[in-house]
Amino acid sequence: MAPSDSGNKPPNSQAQSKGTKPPSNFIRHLIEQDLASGKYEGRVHTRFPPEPNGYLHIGHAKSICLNFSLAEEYGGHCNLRFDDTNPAKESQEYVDAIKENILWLGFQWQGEVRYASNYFDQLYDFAVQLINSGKAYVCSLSPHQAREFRGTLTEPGRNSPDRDRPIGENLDMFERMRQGEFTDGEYSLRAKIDMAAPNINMRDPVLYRIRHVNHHQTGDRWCIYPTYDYTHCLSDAIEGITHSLCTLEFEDHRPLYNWILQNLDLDSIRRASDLADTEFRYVLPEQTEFAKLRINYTMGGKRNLKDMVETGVVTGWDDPRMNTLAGLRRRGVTPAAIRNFCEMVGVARSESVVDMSMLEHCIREDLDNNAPRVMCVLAPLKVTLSNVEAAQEMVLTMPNHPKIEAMGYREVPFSREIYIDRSDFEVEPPPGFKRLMPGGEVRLRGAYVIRCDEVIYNADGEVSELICSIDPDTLGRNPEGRKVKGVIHWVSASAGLPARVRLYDRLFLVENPEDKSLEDYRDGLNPDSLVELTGCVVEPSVRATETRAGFQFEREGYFCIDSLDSDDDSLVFNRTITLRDSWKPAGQG
RNA sequence: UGGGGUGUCGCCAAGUGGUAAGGCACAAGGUUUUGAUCCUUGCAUUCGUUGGUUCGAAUCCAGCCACCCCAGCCA
Repeated sequence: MAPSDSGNKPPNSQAQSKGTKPPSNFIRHLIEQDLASGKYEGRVHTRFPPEPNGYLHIGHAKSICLNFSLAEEYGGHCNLRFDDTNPAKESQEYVDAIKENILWLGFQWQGEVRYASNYFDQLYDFAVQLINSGKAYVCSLSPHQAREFRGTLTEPGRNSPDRDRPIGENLDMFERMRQGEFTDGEYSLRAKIDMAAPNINMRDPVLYRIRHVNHHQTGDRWCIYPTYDYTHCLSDAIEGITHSLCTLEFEDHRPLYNWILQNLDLDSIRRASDLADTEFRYVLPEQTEFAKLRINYTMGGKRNLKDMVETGVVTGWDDPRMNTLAGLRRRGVTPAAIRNFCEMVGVARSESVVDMSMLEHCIREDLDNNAPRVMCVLAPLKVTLSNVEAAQEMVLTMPNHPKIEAMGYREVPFSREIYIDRSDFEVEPPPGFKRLMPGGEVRLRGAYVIRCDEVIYNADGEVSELICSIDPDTLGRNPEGRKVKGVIHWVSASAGLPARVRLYDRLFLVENPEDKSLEDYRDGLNPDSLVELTGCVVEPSVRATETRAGFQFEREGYFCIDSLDSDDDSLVFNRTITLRDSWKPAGQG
């Protein structure tokens, strides 16, 4: 069976349609300023630079939406670049998953996928240039010694004994590093900046380290790998990026980002860049930081997610309870909902925690507009309609959406024996209960008003069946002389399809699972984050539905077919989210 | 105790010297064959705090307070 690509829309479809202009934020102001001043001669070129060491999560979605939307809005481009400088932690599996997630969200990157590893040769040449100008040296300090020499937050560091190694020797040593003459960690290439700098990133940061490991893109061609700080700014520069957006924790790295670019010959950068053969004046990229997306009741961070996967807290990166894009997708969350959410939360520099209800709102908003309605009984209670003939099989026609006629109609079988949900019947109903009760009436959605004439109990004293009668004059119209308030959903017992339904709820009960006051995030887990129901009954039209998109099970919530475990013989649905429910029984919160 | 940041409604967030947008949440009504959706209304005399400049300050200045990030050859 095809995976349930609920609501996947082609790129550039109206994720944030509404015709309203995008909300103002400081990055848009910046770009508009740059456009006005002609700084980049009208170019806007961003990039999304994931490290392929895990799956993308909703926090990445914010960055993806930001970078791609900005480029689109201002007529620019956005590259996809894998920041693959640490092969020990990365893999092709992650590369593939990340590409797929971005396309699913509805974005298309400019040209070919980039890899920082594409630039290893240029990066090496630039390093040689730094050595030649006396701005980098090969250091023999071990990682442990280097830490001691670095000083502390309040004390300056000390110079490496190799800091004044002659240029010729540095050149030779660096080449030998590349040739594989040394072991991991034996030497490193460092920038010669200032060991007394108050910003620790400027205390002669490492540019290259020795790692005898295979790289998922370059194989065994290299045994030295450039660090993030050295690679990122140069990759941006090579790709002609104008606005290099990243999160707040990189703020302290900005001086280094600029130092590296400014201490290299500008023309040599230009020649190595995508702008080499263009008419554009070459201008260095600039880094701008914004606050990460955090959502309460969730845990972010690839490290944490990876831990949940590896320790079996969830079933995998695509567990529907995970905040990964793969998980949200399998849960039935649509790309449009995520894109709207990312726009709704805004972009700023203050560290904030967005309320989960905002995401939920976006999910419901999109699904309400796009999900066809269907009826599914989660906890079946048999109802026999005494005045309907057993042979009298009927087919009712019901709209797929209560407001959007263009979504068409479906056929719903109706018969003498039907199922309703156990929660829609109460022998002793609480005040305000609008559903079925002994002797009471209720509307069967899209069908007749029924009256409960008799309640049948089993040996344990539980309600096992209801005998009801229909009011034959109430199909498509209200009864005369009385008002029936309640409407409940139902499924024909003979035509209904058996199904398993997974009710997902938030994974955490605590607002901030990462809080230090929690010894282990596992202590904050919701034990009921997944409840699987068997023996549910769903109307047969779910099978005919072409789209396989998300459904609304009327009065229950939004559901999608599970992409992995569902097939034509055994239907499995995942609850994406419940409907809002403002009903409170009297006396209860 | 070094450096870099941030503080506007319960939660996001606009605002860039002229008298506090918007969304979420919440509350109250209305419509409704989904207790959904939709609609209407309400929801910061006040912008971390204390002073100062000004006819006028969330916006400018000074001090203070709180919180976040940085001592990986991770990104």
